[in-house]
Amino acid sequence: MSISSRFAVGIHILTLIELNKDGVSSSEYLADSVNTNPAVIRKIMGMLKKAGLIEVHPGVAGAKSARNITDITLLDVYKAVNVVQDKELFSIHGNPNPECPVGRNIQETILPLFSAAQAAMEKVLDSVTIEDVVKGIHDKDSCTN
Amino acid sequence: MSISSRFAVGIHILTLIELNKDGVSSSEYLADSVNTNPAVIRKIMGMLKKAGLIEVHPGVAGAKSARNITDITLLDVYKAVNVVQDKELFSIHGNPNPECPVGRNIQETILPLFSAAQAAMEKVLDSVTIEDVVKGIHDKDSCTN
DNA sequence: TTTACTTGTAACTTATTTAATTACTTGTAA
DNA sequence: TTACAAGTAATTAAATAAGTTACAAGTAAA
Repeated sequence: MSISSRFAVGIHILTLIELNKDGVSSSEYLADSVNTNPAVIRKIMGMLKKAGLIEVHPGVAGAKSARNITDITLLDVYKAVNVVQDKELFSIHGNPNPECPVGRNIQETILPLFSAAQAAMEKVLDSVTIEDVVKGIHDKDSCTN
Repeated sequence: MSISSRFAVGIHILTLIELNKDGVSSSEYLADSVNTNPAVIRKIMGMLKKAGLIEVHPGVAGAKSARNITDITLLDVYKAVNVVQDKELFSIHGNPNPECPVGRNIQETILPLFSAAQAAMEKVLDSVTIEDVVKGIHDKDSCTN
């Protein structure tokens, strides 16, 4: 199991929009960097737009960031692209046997534990901004390899 | 996306083995509580056995815990049932364009961030034992509903 | 008001994964 | 040797992911 790469692609898109802020970031341009189909990019752009992270307009080429990138965290992107539902990172088997003490109580016993684990993960995502990623790209790309 | 319920079922199995420690926990018995097929249980039992969490023997009915349940954490179960690979909770799109600074560096920039988020989640799982779950079941089942 | 270009979207395909099911073998103990 | 359980492989069905194609709808400039 793995969380959809929509999340990583969403981060890629926002990062590239920032680095290309003086140019036009069309779905084709972004798709060329991500190396996928423009329609895939447009679908994800739609999600980012709906979440208020970018501005895009039908008919007019290019996306712009809708917020300062210091205010966009990875958690914002993660939620925008809808890769994991609330409290559903872990799935719990349905219909356990209610005649057994374990079957009867396992779901509500486990759920808060799973939710806590998911929350810890999301908290880390919330501590990183797109600006951090932009800086990371910059650092790596300017090093003396 | 959701992490396979094999994990929740693994926890269910270990918990029930404990509560039924004086009885015989055969795959059929466990399957009846989980409400699934005995073959599914046997497959997961095989993983738990391989990880040294339970003792099962071909031909002889019933599984027993191989360790004290205070020493089995949810992380042990999670790793045993192989639901998430190391550093692969989040998938990253392959083959980004190396001619673009973002495409060229996005993977190694994002990977440590994703790994840190995954690690935080796993740390929470490591802080909960099967004994905690057993107690949780007990508390819920003995309350005055 | 055309023309050229882009976003928005729907339909379809392919591949992968999950979980359940069936059926069989191997092994154990009474 | 009989009965029963674990181990395991093959198959199915459902869900999801990602890519692809095609086209409608919107915008701006010629």
